[in-house]
Amino acid sequence: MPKVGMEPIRRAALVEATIAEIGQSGSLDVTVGAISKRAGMSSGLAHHYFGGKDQIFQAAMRHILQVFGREVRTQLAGANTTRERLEAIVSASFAAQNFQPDVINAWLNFYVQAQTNADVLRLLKVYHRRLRSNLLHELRKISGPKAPEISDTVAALIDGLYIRASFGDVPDPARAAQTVLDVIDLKVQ
Amino acid sequence: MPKVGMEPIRRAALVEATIAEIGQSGSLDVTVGAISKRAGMSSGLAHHYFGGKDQIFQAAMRHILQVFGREVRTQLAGANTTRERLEAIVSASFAAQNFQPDVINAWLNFYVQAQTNADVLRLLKVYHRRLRSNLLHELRKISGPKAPEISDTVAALIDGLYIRASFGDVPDPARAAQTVLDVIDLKVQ
Amino acid sequence: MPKVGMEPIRRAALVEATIAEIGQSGSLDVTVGAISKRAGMSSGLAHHYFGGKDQIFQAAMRHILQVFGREVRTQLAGANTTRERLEAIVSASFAAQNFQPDVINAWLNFYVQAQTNADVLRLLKVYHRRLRSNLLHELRKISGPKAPEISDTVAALIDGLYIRASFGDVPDPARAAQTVLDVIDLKVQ
Amino acid sequence: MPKVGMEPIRRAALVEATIAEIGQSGSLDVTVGAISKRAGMSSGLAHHYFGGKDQIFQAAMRHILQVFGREVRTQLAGANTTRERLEAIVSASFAAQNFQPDVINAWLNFYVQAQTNADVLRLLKVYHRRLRSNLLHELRKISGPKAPEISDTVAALIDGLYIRASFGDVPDPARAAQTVLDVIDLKVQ
DNA sequence: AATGAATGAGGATTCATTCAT
DNA sequence: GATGAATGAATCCTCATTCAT
Repeated sequence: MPKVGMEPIRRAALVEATIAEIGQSGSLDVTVGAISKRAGMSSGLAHHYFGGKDQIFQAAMRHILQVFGREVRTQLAGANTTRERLEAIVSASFAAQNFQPDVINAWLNFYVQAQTNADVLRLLKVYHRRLRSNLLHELRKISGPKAPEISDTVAALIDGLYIRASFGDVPDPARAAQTVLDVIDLKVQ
Repeated sequence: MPKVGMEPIRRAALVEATIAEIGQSGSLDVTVGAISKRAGMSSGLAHHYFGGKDQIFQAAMRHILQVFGREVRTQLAGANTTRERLEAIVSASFAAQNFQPDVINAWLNFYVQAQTNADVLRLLKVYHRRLRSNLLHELRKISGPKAPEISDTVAALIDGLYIRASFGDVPDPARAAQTVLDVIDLKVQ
Repeated sequence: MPKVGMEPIRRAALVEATIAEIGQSGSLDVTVGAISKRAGMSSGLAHHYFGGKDQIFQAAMRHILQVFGREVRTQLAGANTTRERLEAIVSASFAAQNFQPDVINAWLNFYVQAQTNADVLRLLKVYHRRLRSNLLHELRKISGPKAPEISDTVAALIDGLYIRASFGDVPDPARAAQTVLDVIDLKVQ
Repeated sequence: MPKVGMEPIRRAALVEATIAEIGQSGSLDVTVGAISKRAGMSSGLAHHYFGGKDQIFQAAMRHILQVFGREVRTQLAGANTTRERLEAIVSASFAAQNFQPDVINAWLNFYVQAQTNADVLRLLKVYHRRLRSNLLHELRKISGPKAPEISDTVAALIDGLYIRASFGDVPDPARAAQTVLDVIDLKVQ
């Protein structure tokens, strides 16, 4: 029963299904058929809405980044001091929504795809820049010239903990956030 | 031109070609045909020697870990103090041999494959354990009970810098090593 | 030209093509490509509908058994006496539909495949049981305790004549049926 | 260590290995590599001695027929009366050497191959003719003009029992032979 | 005589994508 | 809007056969 106004619903279902499928299979070797099936529609419709597999993947990546960005903004909204803001930025990375096996796995796979796909790379760079900019903004206030170097270290550490999480080596989000904050504390001394 | 005793030569050529091919293409979507061609032989021969694609990949992974392990041992051999040994362990991770775009890229892809393939996961776990054990052994001498926590932080940071390197964000091996050592220095204070 | 409701048509076409191809080539070394081509579709579609080569083969086998079963039922329907029913069972085996070079050849090949494939073996056992049960039911009425032994002999003879037919040694279906009936007549005396 | 005079030994080993491999695998999908390995030599040597796969198969077929022919001659040598000679011919078909799963299976597969391969067909026709001739020679003495028809029935029955044996439905050679002789007895009455 | 290195054709299978309905 | 029928390219893998040594 075709309906009007289904587009946003279908797209959202496909994006969600893509992340779930990648996360569950642990690889990018995910078929459009499997994604469509999980999203409750035919593969033809998936193409109709997205044009192709790559675009479905990119939409999924974009979605993950949006969720992440929203999480950061939400957490930042309730933060008043610099310290609280740093905590907000860091803990957003390990927030429940982002720190689920599916999402971590999808994330890792997007890192790989960024090596090949310019669009995915661009999205990733946006995330990198935004994280760096957020961190820099706060760190400048308390550690001045050392801020850039600290930001890079922190950003790398977050990625590293994320990767480790994909193997279940970092089961606790709070623990991961604390690990990062500990390094920040030492660095800004 | 069939010859005797070609097996080790062919295997080495295939392993090298696999790493190069994965590194260059930036993905695991590499065909046995492409690998074989680069290694200067037919695809049939590649199967003859390895049995299948997965085993070729695993051999490549194993090779990378062997090179890495050798590098660590070499660097440790010339290190006398605890500090020197820590430097050796860290800088081995970023040694020229390991810190090339091809190798970094292959490495990242193996992380992904470990999500799916039990054998690759096992190999990766071996690497993780060895790195952790090496770090712990030295850190225990200078920071006692904090050693495990520091090891985990350092290991994650190394992985994170590695990932970043796959995007060219960490162009200088020495700089990467220094970033890690700085954190160690602060932690062991 | 994609259409709706093509599945049964395609499946039937593939089954028919499979039997024809096996029969004509005289071996199970028949490619999915050849079958599909003969059935007027791509090899991909054949897989789409059947899942794989084995299942195509089994469907063909099942079809042959169905045709045979239908033939038996049809002939039995018009038979009133025990003698007529025995004639019906026997002549069904050599009915025009079953006694064509293609079908005979396919049949012989399925016997071979049953050695390897459990599903095919199961289908064959069903045929064996049914034939035996049909024969026993009639023979019990006229030869009592000797019925099982006669059934086994008759079943083997039918198979033997079938095999011989695959070499053109038994050109006449009526002649083959008569050969079997002669043995029955002697046995039940 | 190459030696002289190895040819007959090698050929025999290959023939034996071929029958065993076909019998065990239950199909003609047997590789030259597997046969050679079982025969304790390289695949190259198998080609050296036989020229190709088809010829290896034919040699195996020929061997089976030779063993069968020898068996018939042996049994006939000790038979004095017509009845004894008929028993000899029939029981030779089910003699231990011929009535083993391996051999039965190989035999069935050769029937299939005869559909395709003219040489194999020729060999099979030779066997058919010889069996028929042997039976006719004896039956003429006791049933005159009915002899040809009886021969055909008996030959088909032997083949049928053989086929059934490939499924383990005729476990006892003596029982199989008796089944055939019973039919002969009834026919010559 | 013997090996096994090497090739390359061939085949099953998968899958993104297109398109008639 | 929605389906799923249909294609065909791509890929892994097998294997008979050849040939240098």
